[in-house]
Amino acid sequence: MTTAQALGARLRHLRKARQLTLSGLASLSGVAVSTISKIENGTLSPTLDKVLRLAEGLDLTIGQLIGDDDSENMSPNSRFAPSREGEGIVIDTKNYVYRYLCAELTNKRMVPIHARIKASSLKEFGPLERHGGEEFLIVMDGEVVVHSEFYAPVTLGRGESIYLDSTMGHAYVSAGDRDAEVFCICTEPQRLEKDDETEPSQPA
Amino acid sequence: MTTAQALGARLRHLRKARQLTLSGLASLSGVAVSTISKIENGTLSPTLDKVLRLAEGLDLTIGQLIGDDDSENMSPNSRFAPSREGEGIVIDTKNYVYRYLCAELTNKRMVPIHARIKASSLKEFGPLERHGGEEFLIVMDGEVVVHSEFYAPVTLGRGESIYLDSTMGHAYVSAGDRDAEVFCICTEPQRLEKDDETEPSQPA
DNA sequence: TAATTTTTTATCATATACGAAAATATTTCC
DNA sequence: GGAAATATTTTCGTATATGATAAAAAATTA
Repeated sequence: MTTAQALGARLRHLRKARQLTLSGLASLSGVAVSTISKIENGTLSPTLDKVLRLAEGLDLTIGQLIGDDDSENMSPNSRFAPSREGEGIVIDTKNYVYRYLCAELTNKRMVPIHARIKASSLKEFGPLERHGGEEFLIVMDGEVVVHSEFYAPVTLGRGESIYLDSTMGHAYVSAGDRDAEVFCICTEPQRLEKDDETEPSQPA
Repeated sequence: MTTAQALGARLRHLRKARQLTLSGLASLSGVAVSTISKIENGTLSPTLDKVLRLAEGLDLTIGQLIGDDDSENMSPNSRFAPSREGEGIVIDTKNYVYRYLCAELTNKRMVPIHARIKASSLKEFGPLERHGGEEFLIVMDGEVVVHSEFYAPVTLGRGESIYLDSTMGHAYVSAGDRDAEVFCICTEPQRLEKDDETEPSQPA
């Protein structure tokens, strides 16, 4: 089922649930009857403008209308996972050596990661990272400078920690002469992007 | 300012914040460079299809992209809370000395706690604890024996960690002759259970 | 400065979204 | 059943969204 068809089915259901006719929704939203009909039948890919009007007519957010709200988190099937020194799935990137801990547990509400911070300056690090959710970082060894989009840099030593909103741009860099070691616990899995997109140097 | 112009400004800001060029976002989203340019300049009212692709390329929900999704405002942007050695709300119990970190941030999805483990045997600890959610424990200093309802005891040293379902009975005790120091990150247990809409969110 | 590369905007042909009205389908009422 | 009313789909002309490419602007070098 295409996106347009899914949206159409959803829109029709929402309209019917309110016992609205096409013309009823048309007058509520300002979108023509024929257009709504085509959207519901998936024969037309509406402009954002029309979708917003329909959402307003139905008294919904666009996220509710197109079903883009984050789905339910299901309870985990797992219960117990110790993680030893050196265990875990290792991913080596330019700035960090990640070790995803307890990877054998699926559906966790938190994603614990051990990381060694290779970058030692923001310049070397490159653009700030950002992703969904929140994260909590604990410095195990060395010194870490936390750069972020809206705050002055903060330096953390061993045993110190920071909680931050991951949607804000952020970067961790090592402050001392050696790489810092940290634990980072995220509320949402990081995108792995193993496909490509690291270097957009080639034209399409 | 029209809707299209507002979206354009927003899109440009989000793209720039990620240090992306038009062609960079084009390759991430699959939308043509010229189209993105026109959207950003408000000279075009994009189809939903393109907006969804752009949101995906920026790793955002459509609500976040167009700024019309109050469900996404639950965790306000750009929150940030470093926690220094010795800071936090201290609670002294029989088995642990808790220090609740980053207490100034409310409505966190995770609750980070520093703890000193006073108990040194299960007998001394008493009955296993259990509560909602999940937790992740990192040993900062000393040795910790993890007792649990369904598993044999596990001993963890500095830098080692464990993830477990908090609803299973569990107890942490110090193994060495001195108290162990740990960080424990718990998921927020009291998440409200997906109410129907029609309930206004309470302002801070 | 000019030359080069990168990034953004303008042009234009094509595809398609849009709405008014006609055609069809469905329900309501007698 | 048939007629009327209502609801939905189709038709079709117009407006415009889209992307390839050209042009312009901006950034980067030499």
